[in-house]
Amino acid sequence: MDSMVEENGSVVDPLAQGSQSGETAPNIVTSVQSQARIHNQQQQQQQHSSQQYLQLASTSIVQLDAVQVQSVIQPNQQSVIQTATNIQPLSLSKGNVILVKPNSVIQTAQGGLQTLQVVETGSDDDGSSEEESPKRRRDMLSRRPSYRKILSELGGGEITVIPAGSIQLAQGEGVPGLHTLNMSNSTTAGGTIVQYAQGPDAQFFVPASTGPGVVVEDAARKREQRLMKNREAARECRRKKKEYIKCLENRVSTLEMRNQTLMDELKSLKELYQQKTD
DNA sequence: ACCCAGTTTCGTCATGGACT
DNA sequence: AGTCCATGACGAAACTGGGT
Repeated sequence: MDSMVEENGSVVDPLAQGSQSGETAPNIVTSVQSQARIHNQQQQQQQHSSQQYLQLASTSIVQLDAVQVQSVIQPNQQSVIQTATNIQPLSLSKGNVILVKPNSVIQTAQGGLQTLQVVETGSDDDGSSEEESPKRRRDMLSRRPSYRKILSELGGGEITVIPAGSIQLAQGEGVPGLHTLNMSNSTTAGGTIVQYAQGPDAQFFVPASTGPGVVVEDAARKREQRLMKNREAARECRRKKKEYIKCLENRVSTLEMRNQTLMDELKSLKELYQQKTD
């Protein structure tokens, strides 16, 4: 149906030596054209040694260089592929192609998982279509406000421009981490007090009475970018984690079925043996 | 309908490893 | 040493299901 992979023209049923998965119907990948550029992205150095993620359009059975891969097709088109042996590096013959979609995983059974990066050639899945369920959209709208919004509500969402004037910096009192600026030319009776957080990057725009308005706009922008990147990274990390867990769960169910099959086989063989000895 | 405890999701921070 | 990235940890907000 969806993706099929064939290496060197040979089509192998990966489940031939394993148990047939009952809940999911693996596909035999029959043709690989290589548009996907796959390369080793990184070695995870945690308990699972390294990890490889290959994103496929759907899942199937894949054989690469005599390595049999078991895969499970997920209803949501996210795929999980597990190899029976550890392959490093994973490579495709020239001219082969794996059609890919995001959110799939290839995992080797030996714990040698590696991340594969795929260059998308298709038109779909530009990310905007990713899980655009009503729930998802609602979540995005109703979730805890971002730091930007919080900042905005605190009155600091926009660049704070302080009229030129004398500014007094009182440090070490009041809320830890905050500085108090007392402005002598304030129009209010008690004088204006501005506080800003003293973070590594957190600063705001304070036009100097002399010279250009220095500030940290740059640092703030960098911080914005850093947070944005980290936000994206966290999302991706969680997605991978979910995928990995799903992969493990699939593996568990596969092994359970395999175990059951072997138990049944053993039982029937025992019975056969018993009949012959009687 | 309301409350509440447990769960899920998300953004941010801290940190370690890889890379330059 | 500095930068970047991935990820665990944490807290906050939203969601969920059960009890009243």
